[in-house]
Amino acid sequence: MTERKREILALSQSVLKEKGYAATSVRDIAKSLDMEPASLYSHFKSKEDILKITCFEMADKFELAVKEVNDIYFNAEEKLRMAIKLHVEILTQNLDSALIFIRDWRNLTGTSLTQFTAKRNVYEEGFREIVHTGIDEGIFNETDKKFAALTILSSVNWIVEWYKPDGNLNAEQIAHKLSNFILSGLKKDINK
Amino acid sequence: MTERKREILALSQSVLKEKGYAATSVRDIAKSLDMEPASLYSHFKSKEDILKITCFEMADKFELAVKEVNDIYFNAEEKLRMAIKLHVEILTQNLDSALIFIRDWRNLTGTSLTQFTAKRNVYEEGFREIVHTGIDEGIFNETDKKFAALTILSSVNWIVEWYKPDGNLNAEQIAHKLSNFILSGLKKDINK
DNA sequence: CTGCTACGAACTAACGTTCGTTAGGCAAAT
DNA sequence: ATTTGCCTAACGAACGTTAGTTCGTAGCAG
Repeated sequence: MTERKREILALSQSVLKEKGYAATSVRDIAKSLDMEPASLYSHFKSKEDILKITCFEMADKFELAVKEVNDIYFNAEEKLRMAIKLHVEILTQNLDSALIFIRDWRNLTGTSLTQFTAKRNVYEEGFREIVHTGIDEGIFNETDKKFAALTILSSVNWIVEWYKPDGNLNAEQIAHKLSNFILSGLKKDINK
Repeated sequence: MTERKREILALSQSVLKEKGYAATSVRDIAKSLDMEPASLYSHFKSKEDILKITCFEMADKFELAVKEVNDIYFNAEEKLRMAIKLHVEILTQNLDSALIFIRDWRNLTGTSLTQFTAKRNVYEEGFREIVHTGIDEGIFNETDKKFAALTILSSVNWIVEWYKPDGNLNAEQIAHKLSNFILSGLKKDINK
């Protein structure tokens, strides 16, 4: 990908995240780039092409991250903490893409959609595996793995809805709080 | 609202939830109702009118539920469990509306959008209040109230993404699991 | 250093389609 | 007699996209 294409992609993403993919027109994107709509087609095959690249680049990042974590030999708590940390880092460092990735992937069509959900399954499975490891090790409560992984991922992904780069929590602090919450819950343990 | 309007609203919602509000045309809705597009305008002022009614009806339900819970004199754990239970019930009993409510409210414009986010704040504040109560009572960990409320709500709302009415978990079971998870976390307490 | 070629990146103009919506009418129900 | 619920027809605007062109510049042969 040329430098210019990357630049246009990034700017397009910052426009797309505002109103969502479906509600944003090619003309909207072009206007905020001070370009003619047609000029975008020198760089991208179609509007969906932009969505596709965005979603797959993010999916690749997440897939890689959770794979890395599972390849390292740690105990489950460390694995989970690291997976959450990496996940939060990817989200916060690519906030525009992340928003599009989370909200708009449903607008993909045909094989793109199929391949995307497949990729998504892979990294969700990665989280399930971490939970599984924890149960095997006897340090996580016996629980519905699928349910737990979904709940963890939802808390993590929801960050994009409220995270502000200039807020008072950085990515690492968010990851730490979130890990504590997920591992120990809200209730004070009166036995400790 | 007339019976017919209610009926058309429900059917519209089941269409809208599939591809999302912005990607669904009035003609799409009409087609699946075996109607002419223009006929919809005998019942609704505009396409956005359908979205508006959907979002506000759901917001009202949630607002009412969390208000009820906070008015009842219970301890914080009971309050939270009840709030989650009511929330899950509303989500699962109105799955189409819930999906639109959660995914598509951003497509509201003008004062509708302003009023909606205000309502949303009210019930999010209701959750923060429950967390606050728990901290005051000394039964919840000292924590970032806003952060905790957001995390709780994200887990609860994410249910709409995977819940299937004919799945093997009913609303009450989901609420129970979710409450346990949120209250006690994933980690086994070796002191108990 | 000059002149030619190739190409990237933008443009103008326009295509056919779909969009949300309105106007006006007609038949059945109240 | 009025209202309800739907129709046909059509409006103007916006949509994604294509075709064809221009302009600047980088690479290279003479």
